Amino acid sequence: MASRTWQTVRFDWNQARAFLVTAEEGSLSAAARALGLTQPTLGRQVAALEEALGVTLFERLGRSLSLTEPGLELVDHVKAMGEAAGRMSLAASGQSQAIEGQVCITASDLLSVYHLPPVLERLRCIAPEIEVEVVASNEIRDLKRREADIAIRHVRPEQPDLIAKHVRDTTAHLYAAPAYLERHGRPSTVEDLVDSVFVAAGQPDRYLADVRSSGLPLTKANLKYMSDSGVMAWEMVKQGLGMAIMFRDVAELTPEVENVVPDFGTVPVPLWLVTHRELRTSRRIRLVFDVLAEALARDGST
Amino acid sequence: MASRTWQTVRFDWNQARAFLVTAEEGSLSAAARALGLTQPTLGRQVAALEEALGVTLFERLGRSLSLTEPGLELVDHVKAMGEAAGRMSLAASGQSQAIEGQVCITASDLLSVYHLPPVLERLRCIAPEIEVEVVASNEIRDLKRREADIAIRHVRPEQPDLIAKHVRDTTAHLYAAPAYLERHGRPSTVEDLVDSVFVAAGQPDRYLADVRSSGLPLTKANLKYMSDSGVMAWEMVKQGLGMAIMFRDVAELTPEVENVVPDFGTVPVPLWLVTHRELRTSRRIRLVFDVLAEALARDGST
DNA sequence: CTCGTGATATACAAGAATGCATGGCAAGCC
DNA sequence: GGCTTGCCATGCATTCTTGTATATCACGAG
Repeated sequence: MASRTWQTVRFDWNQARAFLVTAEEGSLSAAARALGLTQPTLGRQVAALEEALGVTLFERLGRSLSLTEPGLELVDHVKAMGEAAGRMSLAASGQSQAIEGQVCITASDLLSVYHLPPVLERLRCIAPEIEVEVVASNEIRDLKRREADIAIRHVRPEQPDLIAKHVRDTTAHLYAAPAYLERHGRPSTVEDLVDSVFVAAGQPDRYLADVRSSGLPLTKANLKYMSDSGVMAWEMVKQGLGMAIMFRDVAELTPEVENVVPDFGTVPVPLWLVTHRELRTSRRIRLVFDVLAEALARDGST
Repeated sequence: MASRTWQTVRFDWNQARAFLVTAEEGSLSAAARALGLTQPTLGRQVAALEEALGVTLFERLGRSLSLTEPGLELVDHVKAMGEAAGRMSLAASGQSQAIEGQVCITASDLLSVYHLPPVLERLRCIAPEIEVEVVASNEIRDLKRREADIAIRHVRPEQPDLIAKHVRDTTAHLYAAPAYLERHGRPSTVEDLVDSVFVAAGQPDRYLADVRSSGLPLTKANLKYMSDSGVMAWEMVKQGLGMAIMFRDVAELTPEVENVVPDFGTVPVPLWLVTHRELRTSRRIRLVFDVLAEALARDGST
């Protein structure tokens, strides 16, 4: 094949990568952090690309850089490169038949803290070469962008690229610590809750909407404590600051709390295990997925 | 932005490039030649990519490598990367406002040899910083793959991505050297040509088809000499080996030949200047394009 | 069968890219 | 205004990559 054929791809692709991440992140320093490199390196790579292409990509105005007009023309193409690179990386992980290597699991912090440790130990017995990274976060990670390999969710994902397994269902009930109940009284019906103190996890407004759809007559006035961390919120409940709705299996692992208004039954909460379609073919991720599925399902039957 | 967002593009993109070119070229050595690198370098880059992805891309069986099944799955994605890279490179050349740098022109060898030298000298006077590379080849180069920046053609290109300027028309006539005419007689009508000796350029079959569509009653028996090089073919005519159809302006620069059967007029032959749409915005290429257009048009009027 | 060609793998030296440290600068905040 | 913070640019030591030369191997021709 004629060597001129490859004239167009002869430029340094890592410099293109530097350009892409810098443009998306908005600064060389941020791009360096994102790529695990240093700011001088990124600066030099971008400068070298500008030199090679004969195009000024960024306007240096003191603190921050902004794309020039020619840079704007090019950034779409390099984005396309990046998307192809992402698909390639994803497919590669799927093709990897190695049993050792990293697997990244994401779950809410509560799920992580209360359910994952025993599962991970079990996984370690089965496949000690697998390194597990747990992203315990309540923000939903994008599996398509490979922000995690496996996600544990309470909702069924809609995207067709994702495959999901319905592991089991749990239920949510009302719980409080004895210290709280002695101070505020022991409610026996839902109507008794109008003056109660609740601990909310996540966004207050969203929490309120969820709670009311399950039949509790709460208002913003009831939410005295809140945290984006579910573990933190639950800790506040344990220490008697307020009541909360909690999954039954988590509450049963928490001797400090007791069930309140036992005849209040909320909607069942499903547990979904989600991964990307491409990753099904990976032995490593498939193994973790199956172990998680089996362990979490059994966990709920206890 | 979360750093995990870029997890998928953290791998070495130059290694992806090595993978792409190796897969397309079929060997590390060929890929090294294509990229202007060396075979050990390509070998190490591919090996490092296999290591990083945890996937064996090529099967080493002695002399040549072949893609493994996982490699086949990945090669499409890296091809997409390469195509995006090509588009980026093309767009970058278009955005480049630098007047210095390379411009690659392709034309048939005859056109190159007979018309280009004075034009290039004129170009050098106007813009001495431009480096011109002439690909004198009768194979049609793919402008979309950037195998050249500007092409001089005798046919109007069809692709919408290309822009073409009709520079001028010339005509083709019959020519031979006196030595030939003295040996074979001086034909006065088209019918006298049935036993004549012709020199063909390019593919014999295609040449014959073109020639017969212009009204000459030739058969394969008339084509005694042929060459893929138009210059070589014309040289044979000059030395009296046979007759040929030739563009008028080329023949007029060749005192060794004379016009035969002057009342035989073939169809006019157009001259098109072609470039890629993306390259219109490049000052450098635009300049070369305009100088070529002006010089070639004037050339024909003499 | 031997040899030639063209391929991949390896050893070592030269070169280039990287990281660290620093300096300078602009913007936001007491 | 002075201070802090976060950014980009540059000098220097180090690491890593690349290229050269060479060994080895497979296939095909004579």
